[in-house]
Amino acid sequence: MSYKCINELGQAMSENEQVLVEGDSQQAHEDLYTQRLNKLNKLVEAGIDPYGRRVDGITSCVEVKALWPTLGEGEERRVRVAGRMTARRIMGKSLFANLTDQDGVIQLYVQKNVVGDEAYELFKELDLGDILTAEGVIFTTGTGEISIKTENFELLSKCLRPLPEKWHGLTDMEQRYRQRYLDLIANMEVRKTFQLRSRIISEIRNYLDSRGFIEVETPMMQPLAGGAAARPFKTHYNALNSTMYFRIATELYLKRLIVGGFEKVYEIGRNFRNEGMDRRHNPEYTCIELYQAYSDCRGMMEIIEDMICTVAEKIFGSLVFKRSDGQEINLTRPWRVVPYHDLIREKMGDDWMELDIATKRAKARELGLAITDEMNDNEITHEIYDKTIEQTLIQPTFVTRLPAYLVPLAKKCPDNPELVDVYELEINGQEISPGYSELNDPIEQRSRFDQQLIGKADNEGEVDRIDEDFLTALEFGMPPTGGLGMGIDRLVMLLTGEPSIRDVILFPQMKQQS
RNA sequence: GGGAUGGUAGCUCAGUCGGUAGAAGCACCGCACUUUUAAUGCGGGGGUCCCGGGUUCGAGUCCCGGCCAUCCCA
Repeated sequence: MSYKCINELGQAMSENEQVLVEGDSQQAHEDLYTQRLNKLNKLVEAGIDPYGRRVDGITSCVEVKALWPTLGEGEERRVRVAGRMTARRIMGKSLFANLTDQDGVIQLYVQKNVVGDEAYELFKELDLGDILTAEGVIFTTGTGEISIKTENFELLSKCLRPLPEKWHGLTDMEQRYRQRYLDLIANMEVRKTFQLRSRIISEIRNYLDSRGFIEVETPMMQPLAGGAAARPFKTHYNALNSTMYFRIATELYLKRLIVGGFEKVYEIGRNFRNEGMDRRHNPEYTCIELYQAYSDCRGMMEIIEDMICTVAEKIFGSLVFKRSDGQEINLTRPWRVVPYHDLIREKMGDDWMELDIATKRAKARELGLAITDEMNDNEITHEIYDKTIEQTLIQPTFVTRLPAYLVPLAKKCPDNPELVDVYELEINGQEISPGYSELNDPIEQRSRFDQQLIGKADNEGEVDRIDEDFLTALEFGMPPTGGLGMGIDRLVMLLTGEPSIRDVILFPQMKQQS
């Protein structure tokens, strides 16, 4: 006896409930996964492959919607669409379903008398998340929604697990990062962010390729990790029975190529730094470095300013960007250029450089900075820059003429050997790009490396070695060269308004769950 | 490394003073419904309350330890 029969007979509620419990008792032991697995098995038994094959002639949801206004009165346009079913509204003998593809959503209208009884029952058996293809004529519903009057459809892939909630999406940050595919299914704007990231990188390539740069690839695993001050990841290469390091920069190899005769090279790729992770740092991050022979720091400033503005205008049609907190960043040229020590004087007073170390230490501590007694003049000054000034440089600013000790790979300023001829581009309170007049004097390079290594050992007691082959390369002669680097992730953060680096990296590093 | 906050159904979240876990929304199952769109109406099922200890007659809740995450700081 079915529930319906009892209902019609107007039986007592208690009996009614009892039958209901019996009728649903099987469901009680099936979780959502098992329910779907059973549906899949039923399909297989009915001779339907729940994992279909290639589909040709697909029109995208966005294209379908663009097509509608171009159709004449009464003109019928038949299309095939494919995507994931993300919503469904069953209304007896007809139903509506939302089909989501990469860039959009289209509504399917499925009527029992059009597709036939059997197919209609099959459609009702499908689950949210199933991937299907459907064919039919474009029309608009009474409420004006452009839809497809479905004539036939085919299941292409069964979805065995329930989708995240349709209204709130997936909000749990941990799950969004660990199962990014779910984030991408549930949150359309996340797809947009990563599509933008791809376009930004693509436009950078266009910009450089059209200006005579060639893209090159240099080793990710290196016997010495040079070109920056950072702790590398270490691994072992069995065939060579030797320790290798993941690169922390591409600089030393790209300069070898300038020595070798290439005049404009660039590389876009991952660097790896075995250091902390936070809102701005992921251990593997994407960087561009480029080098141009016969250029210098100022040449690099022109390139980076023009490149960022060109890319921004091409993709976003604007040079004004909003942060998530509403703060505006205006990339309109020309960008501010200011020497490092001018910024220090602005903050600490004109006489800062003349103060003795005890006074400097005291004044820095007044700012709440953690200044140890071991720190020297330079280190105290840089701590002030790092912790109090850099974050205030929201609008694009080239900070120039940095202290030489900070940058061992750059040429000194002709008028002051304490300073190097470099820029650091700050936007949105963080360093987006450094650029140098590259040091091409092998003798000075060796002594700068030596100075940098004094007293330095990592926490495993290993002292960095000098990259002798790089120095040998310089001894063959490198033309005067300008070079720059840029953190792609940070640029994407800036242009998309994402506040965390983990929202512009598809699979940010996560600790393994135990 | 330090501090704050969090981890409850597939998802989004409630959970009071320690007393059987919530008439929650979405999703799911059943019935009705051929222009809906967070469809609707009626009915139903679903829980390792992150893990391990402790206090207690009794712990999602209190205490200790751990894991993972988010934010802030170093």
